[in-house]
Formats: sequence, structure tokens, C-alpha cells
Amino acid sequence: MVLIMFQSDQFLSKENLLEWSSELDLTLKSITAAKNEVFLEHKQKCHYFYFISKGFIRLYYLDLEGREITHWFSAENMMITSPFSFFKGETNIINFQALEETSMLGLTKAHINALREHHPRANEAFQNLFLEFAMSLSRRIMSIHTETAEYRYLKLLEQHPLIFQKAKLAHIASYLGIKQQSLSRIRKNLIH
Amino acid sequence: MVLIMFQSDQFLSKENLLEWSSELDLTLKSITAAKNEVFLEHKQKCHYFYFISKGFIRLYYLDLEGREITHWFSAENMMITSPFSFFKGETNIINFQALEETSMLGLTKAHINALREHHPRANEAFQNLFLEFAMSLSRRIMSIHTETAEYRYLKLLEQHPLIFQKAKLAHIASYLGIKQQSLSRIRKNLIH
DNA sequence: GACTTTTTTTACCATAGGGTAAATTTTCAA
DNA sequence: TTGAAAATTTACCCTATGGTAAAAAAAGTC
Repeated sequence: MVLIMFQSDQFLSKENLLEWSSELDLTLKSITAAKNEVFLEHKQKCHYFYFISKGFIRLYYLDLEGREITHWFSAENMMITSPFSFFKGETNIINFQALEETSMLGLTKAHINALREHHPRANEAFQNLFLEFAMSLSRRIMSIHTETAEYRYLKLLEQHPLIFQKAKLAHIASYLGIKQQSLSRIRKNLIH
Repeated sequence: MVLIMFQSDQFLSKENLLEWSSELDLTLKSITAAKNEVFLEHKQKCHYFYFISKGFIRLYYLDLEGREITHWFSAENMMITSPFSFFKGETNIINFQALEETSMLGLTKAHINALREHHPRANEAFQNLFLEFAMSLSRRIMSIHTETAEYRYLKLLEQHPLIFQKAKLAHIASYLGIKQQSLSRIRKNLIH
């Protein structure tokens, strides 16, 4: 039903993941996606927790009218999955699209369980990822409920300028919860 | 900064918590709050992960104009805390208010660590709580972005009728992200 | 049961953002 | 470099929700 994306903390770096995995004789899957490729579609099952080594990803779903709604952006050194599918075994409703050529490590549930069991720091790091994810979602709801679209746009621009380099304004508008025309109007009024 | 609330799953029942705690010689704190009492205020530190044995709780924060915004409701057999404060040690920004006479168990971080370490099922259950919490927040953002206020009102009424028995319409309006007058108008338009 | 306080509704106008559609600008490919 | 496609902006009018304030209804208190 929903998806997870985490800003990877200091422990869940590419180097740590590879080192710990090799100690445990685990081989993480290498996954690449071309620019604009949707490498995981809704209605499919999500088999991996993805670590993004390089690239940029947009997660989106379709509303009742079939319009794409961007749910999250995810950059290098972040981890994403579709929790409802990956953890709960249901079919996924989120599309994962690479906005540029992207390379990832794919961790299966077995990989994650092994890492958590044998590396206390990995266990802590995963726990922390979930916590950070939940907190960022809470903050986002609070932001929607107390801030204007204009202010949310400015904050996103300031805090995540990378998104504006990689994604289309249509993607950003739906992430902010408004239509592209409204975002365009907001941008115009700011310049004035 | 933000808060957590979880629908307790089958493992994190009051009975299990008490049984496992007594096996480990842990004494959980008994906490009660009178009707309308704010038992944890913003700017205070949150020392507990609360299990609600009996009662009903509203979590709210103040926006820039000082208006109360309801962030979550929480009923019996659910667990809540302010993760930013409880897990990260920062000061809390959420007010915890009992909407009726409420009794709770207070678990400290030491309690939770001990339970997770010695009871694999408790560990799983806590992991699952975080996951469910994050998924429900994701769903809520998707709902805000794709559904009208009227539809979200009707869905809340259908899925969580208890809230309408315990909370004021002003609380519910701010939870839905609208003003009380707007909720009142929506309700009026539905009746006719 | 009358008074007070709280909660909820109503009204009126203002405003942010949506719907549709077209114009413009940018990007990309031949 | 030019033409086609994609992305972005603009325009016009519409609708949902907000702001302010008052009225009505409900709940609590003596």
C-alpha cells in the first residue's frame, strides 16, 4: 500500500553494507535502471530493499483519475522499498522510476535479517531508519496542515535543491500536493 | 519534533507486556490522567513509551498562530510516544491530552531495550509497530493528496467511529486539516 | 430550572488552488 | 538548424476552504 524511503545514516553506507555482507557471505544484487525507466511497477511484488549507490529516483502512484502523484524523491545513499509489499507480501502500488541512470544494491529480506542478526550496528541502523522515516512523515503531515503551498515550495527549494535539478516541476507540484498550474503561479508571484 | 502512535498488534497486549516485564523483574510505571488533563506538554521531555490500558488520548501541537492542531488520536491497547523526545532526547513539541479518564503503562527506554533483547516476539512486535506506524502515515499523506475533505471525513467516520464519540468536532477538523467551520459546512451538505 | 460556559452551526465575503485549454518556452532528435 | 515533442506558463472562470463574527444549540453548574 505504501512505501518507505530513508535517508541512510552513517552506518548504512555502501561500504558498510558491502563489507558486512561479504563477512556473512551474502551477495547483494546489483541493479541498474536507465534514465526514466520504471524499474518497479505497481501491481508487481517488491523483492528488495534498495540502496541507491548512484542516481536519483522518484516514487509515484496513480490517483483515481489516473494522474501521477509523486510520493517521494530519493537520492544517493538513501534506501527505499515498498513496505507493504516487501514486508507484508502484498502487491505494491507505487512506481519506482529512475530520473537518471541509477545503480542500486538490492537487499532481500534474508539479507536484512542476517545483517541485523550478526551486526548490532546494522540492527541499530535499520531501527533508526524506520524511526527517521516515521518522523519525517509526521513532519510532512504537520507541514501540510500548518504551512501554505508557497512556504512548502520555498522550504523544499532551500532544503532539497537537488530535487529541482533532477525532477520536473510537474513531479514537484504533485509532491507538494498542488497542481502544476498552481505551482507555476506561485513561482510567478515570487519573482514578481 | 514529532510523535509516534501505534495500533498495538496482538503481541503487544497489556497481558504480554506485564508478563514479560515481571519475568525480567521490570516494574512498568502506572500512569493515570484525569479527563481533559494534559499529562505531557510540549517543551517537556518525554520519558515514556505509553501503553494505553484504558481511556482515550488526543495528541496536538500549536501552529504559529497558537491554534491547536490535532495530530493523532489514540485509544485503548495502543502505544504512543514522542519519538523525537523519547528516542532522540530533544524536547517534545506535542501535547498529550486525555479526553477521558485514562490509565497507562509507562515503558522507559531501558524497559524496551530489555524486552526487545530477551523476548524475540517483543522485538518483532516493536519492529512491526514502527513499520505499521510509518505505513499509516504514508497512507495519510496519500489520502490528503488525493481525497477531498468530505471524503476523508466520511472515511474517518466509518473507520474510526470511536473518535466521534470521544473527541470534539474542533479536534477532528484540525486532524482532517480543515477549519471547524468547514467541517460544519461539510456535515450540513451531507445531511440534506 | 435558570444561568453560564462551551460547542457547534451559520452567514457573508475573501482567497488559494483547481479545471480546462491554449500559448509559450525548452528540449531533443533528425 | 529546424521541426516535433515535452515541459512550463498563462489565462479565465469555478469551487472548496478560510477569516471574522454572530447565532444557536448543547453541556455543565449552582
